[in-house]
Amino acid sequence: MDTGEQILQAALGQFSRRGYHAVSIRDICGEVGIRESSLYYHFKNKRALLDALLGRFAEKAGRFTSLLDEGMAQLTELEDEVFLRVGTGYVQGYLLDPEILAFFGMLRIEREHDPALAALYREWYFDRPLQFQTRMFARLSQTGRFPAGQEQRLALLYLAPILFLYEREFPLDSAEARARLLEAVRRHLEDFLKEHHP
Amino acid sequence: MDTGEQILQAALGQFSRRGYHAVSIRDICGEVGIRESSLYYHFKNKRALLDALLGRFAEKAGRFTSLLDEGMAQLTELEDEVFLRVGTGYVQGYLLDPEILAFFGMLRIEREHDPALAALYREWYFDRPLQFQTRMFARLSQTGRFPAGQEQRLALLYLAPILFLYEREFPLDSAEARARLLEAVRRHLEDFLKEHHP
Amino acid sequence: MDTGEQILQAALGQFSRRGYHAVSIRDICGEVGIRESSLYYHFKNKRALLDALLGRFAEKAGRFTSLLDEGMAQLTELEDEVFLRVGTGYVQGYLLDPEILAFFGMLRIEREHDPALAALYREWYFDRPLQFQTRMFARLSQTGRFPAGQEQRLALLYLAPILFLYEREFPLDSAEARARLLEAVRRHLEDFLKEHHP
Amino acid sequence: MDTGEQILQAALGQFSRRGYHAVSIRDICGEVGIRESSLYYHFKNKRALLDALLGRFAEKAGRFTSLLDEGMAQLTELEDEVFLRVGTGYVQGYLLDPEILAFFGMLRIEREHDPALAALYREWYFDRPLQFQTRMFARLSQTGRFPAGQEQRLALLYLAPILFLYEREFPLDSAEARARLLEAVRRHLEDFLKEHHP
DNA sequence: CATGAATGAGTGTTCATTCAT
DNA sequence: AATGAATGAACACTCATTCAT
Repeated sequence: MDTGEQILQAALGQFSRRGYHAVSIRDICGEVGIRESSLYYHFKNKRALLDALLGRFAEKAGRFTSLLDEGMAQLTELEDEVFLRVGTGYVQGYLLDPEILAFFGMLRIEREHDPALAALYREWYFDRPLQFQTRMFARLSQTGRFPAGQEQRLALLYLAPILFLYEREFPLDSAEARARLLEAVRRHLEDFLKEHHP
Repeated sequence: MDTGEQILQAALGQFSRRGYHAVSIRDICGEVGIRESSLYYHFKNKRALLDALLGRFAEKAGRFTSLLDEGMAQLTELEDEVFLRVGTGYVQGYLLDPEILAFFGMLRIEREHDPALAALYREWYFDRPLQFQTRMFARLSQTGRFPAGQEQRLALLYLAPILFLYEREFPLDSAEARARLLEAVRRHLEDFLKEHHP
Repeated sequence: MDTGEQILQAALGQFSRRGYHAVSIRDICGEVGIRESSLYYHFKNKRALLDALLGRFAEKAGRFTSLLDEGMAQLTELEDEVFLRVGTGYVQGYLLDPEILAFFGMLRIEREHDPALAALYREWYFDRPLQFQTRMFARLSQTGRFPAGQEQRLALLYLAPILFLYEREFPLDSAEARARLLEAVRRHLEDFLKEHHP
Repeated sequence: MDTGEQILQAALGQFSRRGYHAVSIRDICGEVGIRESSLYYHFKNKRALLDALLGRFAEKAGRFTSLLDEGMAQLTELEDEVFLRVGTGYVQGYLLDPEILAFFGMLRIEREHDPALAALYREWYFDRPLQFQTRMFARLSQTGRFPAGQEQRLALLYLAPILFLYEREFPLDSAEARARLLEAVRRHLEDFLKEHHP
């Protein structure tokens, strides 16, 4: 891994744990094992580090959601088993993905300082997932598994508890917290299915 | 208003917007209109400012919740009208209260740096409201308005969307954002009632 | 004891232990139990505290030495017993007197900053004792106990080891150190007598 | 001379004149001609300056004393001429060496604040020289030049007056003071020899 | 590619002092 | 006599950044 990449990894790790402002160039360089002045060969300034990371985030999150979209397109019938797998997959493969977790951790802090980051956070944390779930339930209403005309409402009732349970366990740095979260999410999904049996 | 109080107000405002670490003593004193050295006449150090604010928060939040408890004790029958008023009251009188809003803003940022603050945030933002709503639905199941044995689930489905809508509108500094939030919350509450008509 | 006196006592204690510069007005007032601003009713500024203490010191040291002079005037014959008692009395009653110890402790530090204090230190720590001992040995040479014409030399050989042993035990805050010092001084005095038996 | 060395020299000079605590980073940087922040490139913090100086002191003092030991080992007979040269050499080459003078000046002030420095001062100012002189007189008693069995006493009578005269002339910044000191020391040494002619 | 060396701006904090009350 | 409130200057130290090598 070349130095630039090492720097980015270190920066992401530290930004996500302690926030952009609380992390110093010294901290990052200390982890990488280079001098502070050397960092400026790879990045124009501290802000450029953040920007590079934000670019990666958008790309990674985009990849994940288009993957979801493709998956949804192939669905024709939904068994409950699949429904559960999709829901926990969202948590395990996205919300708990170390890099995504780090990105949101960073954004959650930094959105206070920067409207652009606030917009980014809202888009990828609230709006896009909500839109996806809405489309999802629209699709599922065609199979008869969920009632039609209530897609937005269903998406909210589906998603909000997941994020509630997710945020409540912050910071998710212990395996116990993660297990607790997954268990609570699974229960929520099962209850959700029970409430909406056709 | 005496200087100590002015300092606390300024500190709360800035901490909530940018976080404890990102705010300097200079920033606070600049807003109050005193020199930095003068602040140290009123508070031992920067941390003492935070502690004083945390004390206030716990007190204020405690007052609000015990008020809610008293209110609940007096309920005998629940008309939908009252249910709506209680829900929007929680948002308007608590979540949107400028001081509470500021406190949670501050905690939301600082919990990343301080486990004690993380615990405080979880307690007052997630756990206590959830417990209260659980008790509420237990009480309402006695009146027959809501099914028995599902209090926890009901509380989650009731509360999570409210916080989802609330956080999505951050920072709530414009009247439009607040109106948008209240409208969305009201819609959620009405839907909630419809779904659970006895 | 009135407040002014309390302040002086506290100041002397702290100056002697930690030096004038290292002691803050806060420290002194904290010990006395008054506010910093109150101190300025009693003393013009911090330096005035030092000056007041220096005045006392000169007075006290002067009293002690004129006492010694009177004592010497009454001596007609010197038994070794008396010689020993005078020597240990100089250490116990003067060098180890808590106030004198404090004064010299303070002067030893502060003389670096202030030529006047350097002069004061030299006068009372080196020159006056040396002069006194010189007069003493001049007197004793009349009794035949010590040889004539060597008063200065005798005074130096008598005094220097005492101060050597004294300073070597700094800081003299434990009873053990004081006992160790007195024992070493007594041995020096006995040897001194033996070397100069007539 | 590189910047780090310049900083150390300036620090030693100022510490010795005014004591570690009374000297600010600003003072040192002002003398060197760099900004305060630059100092931190060379030294971790203010204490690190002191530690570096203490290390040098121990090394230099150690070098000097082992030199003395070697010199003593080669002595077979002692002529008075040599005795005088050794004594004045101790004053001129050690006590008056600018760096040693500065080190002791610093230690003399700071030992009040720091037990570790107090121990260092006692060791190199009192104990080691006393031990060396004791060994010296033990060696000389074999040549018959000094009586046996009184080495400790002789060392004290030899050394204490030197230190007495030395300290009395503080601060030794004028050539006159140094000359006065050397003259007084020479007189002491000559008297010492006279008193102990075999 | 990397570093040694430097810097200006800023950090929280302590200090002796003033002055109206 | 004493204090509440304030202040300018100083303190040790950190920061992101620059630039010649």
